[in-house]
Amino acid sequence: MHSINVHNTLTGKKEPFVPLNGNKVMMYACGPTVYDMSHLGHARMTMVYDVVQRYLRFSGYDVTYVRNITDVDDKIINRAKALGKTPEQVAREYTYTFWHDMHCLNVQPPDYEPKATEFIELMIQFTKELIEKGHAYESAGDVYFDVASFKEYGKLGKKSLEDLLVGARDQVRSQEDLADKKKSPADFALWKSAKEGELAWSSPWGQGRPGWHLECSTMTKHVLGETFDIHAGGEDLVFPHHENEIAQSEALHGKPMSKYWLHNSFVQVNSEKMSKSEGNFSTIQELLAKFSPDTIRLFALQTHYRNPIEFSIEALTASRTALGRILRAAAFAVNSQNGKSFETTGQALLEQTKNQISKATAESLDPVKDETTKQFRAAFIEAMDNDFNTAVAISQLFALADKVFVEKDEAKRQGYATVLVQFARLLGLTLVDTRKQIDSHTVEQIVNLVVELRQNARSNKDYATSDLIRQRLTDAGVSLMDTAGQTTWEKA
RNA sequence: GGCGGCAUAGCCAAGUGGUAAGGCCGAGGUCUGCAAAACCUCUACCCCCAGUUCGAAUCUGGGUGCCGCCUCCA
Repeated sequence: MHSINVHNTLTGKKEPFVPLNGNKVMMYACGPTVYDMSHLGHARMTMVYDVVQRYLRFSGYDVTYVRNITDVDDKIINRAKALGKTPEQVAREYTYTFWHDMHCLNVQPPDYEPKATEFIELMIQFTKELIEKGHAYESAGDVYFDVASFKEYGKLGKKSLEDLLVGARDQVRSQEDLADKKKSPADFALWKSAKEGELAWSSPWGQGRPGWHLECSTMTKHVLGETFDIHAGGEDLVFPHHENEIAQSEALHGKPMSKYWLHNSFVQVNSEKMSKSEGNFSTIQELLAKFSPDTIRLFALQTHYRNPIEFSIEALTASRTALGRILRAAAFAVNSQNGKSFETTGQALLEQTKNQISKATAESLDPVKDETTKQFRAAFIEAMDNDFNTAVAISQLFALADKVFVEKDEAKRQGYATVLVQFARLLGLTLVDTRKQIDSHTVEQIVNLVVELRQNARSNKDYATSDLIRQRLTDAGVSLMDTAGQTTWEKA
């Protein structure tokens, strides 16, 4: 029924996508740690996997999409200290801003969005079982995973334990307090004891909190099962985060954690990774102040997800200009001049696809059904089937936009535009036309212009025009006040 | 140091054996009272050097440059 190929980090190859259980797809993406504003890098990650889950649904799969929120972590605790707030307040605050940002970017909410703090008991249980199985050990209130007990450790990150130990030397030196608590420098914490007054939960090993990697292992187990289809995240999570998840889950369950591992590349600034620690990030809210959600999405999706994006205002501006072409073409889907039948059917089609269409219905919902739309669909689907190549898919959108502009037959033109909108929405573009939305600063300049023209009229003793302007502005709610030498205005 | 990845036009960016998608910018033209939009035309010997092949941006080896991970990170 399909031929989607995905690049699997585990094998390093592109493979045919075949779910474990019929057409059900269990998919998990590592979400944010909520300790600060989300930036473009986070936006890329969420938009990429948003498109992946949309496309899988389009392709007929019954997708369960889970994206977690890490709401307990050292960074949150540190942030809370710096702000004089509780960690819970910080986590909640940035969870809300994350949701807000994602909503603005038209990222669909996941089917489940577990938070680490909701799974503490199960994480403790998970840890207990690992200890019982001999894969973990307690050490002075901490619990560590015994890396040596999992012979496949390093299979995702393509690292050998020997290499890691060599590379870990510096780290050992900087963590001398841990050196004698851990059997091996490569061992990682499942449970960390809490200092006095810190955020903590009680456990068989005393007051403490879970290690970062544990939450994903626990939450996927309980929401998706011991083995699921897709585990996704940023490429910086390959090692150690996902490696450690594999170690925990597979050591405990004795079966693969996830069949496919997808990792997206970064947003770079001047060829360097955009990150909090580099201080070179643009928050989503900063970008949304200057660029529309569709512009940001188009910008992100014009690059294949496994390649780095070179961020610059120039590049974003180029995407904004490019989006204008798509919007103008899409406008033909709803701005019918005289096609009455289209007004009803066309609008209805667009309503139906407000969220998205499916591959099965795409053809039947095609109002044109000619060679052009047929080829467009084939090319678009081929691109997306090839490891979600949104860059090529978008190039097809532009090609179809060209057809819209060139087509003379009004019904066909509207049909092409309708198909364009349908597929653009599959990529999460809203195609909401914001070109007529005017901000208050612009409005102010326009009113000032009108006032200026009225002044000219008065100077020419053209009081008819002058009075017309006053009346029309009054109708619009704007009062003009002529005083000696100048005219001011205010909105009632 | 170990592991992995990338080098394509002024810029962004697809393309994994058959002679370079797309977008932005730029030039000329059509249209237009002016402008915008739209349309037409033009703009790349794919980092370097060897090799494999009838044929390579695409495969192999070497070189150069850049980046990521190995510590929190989407």
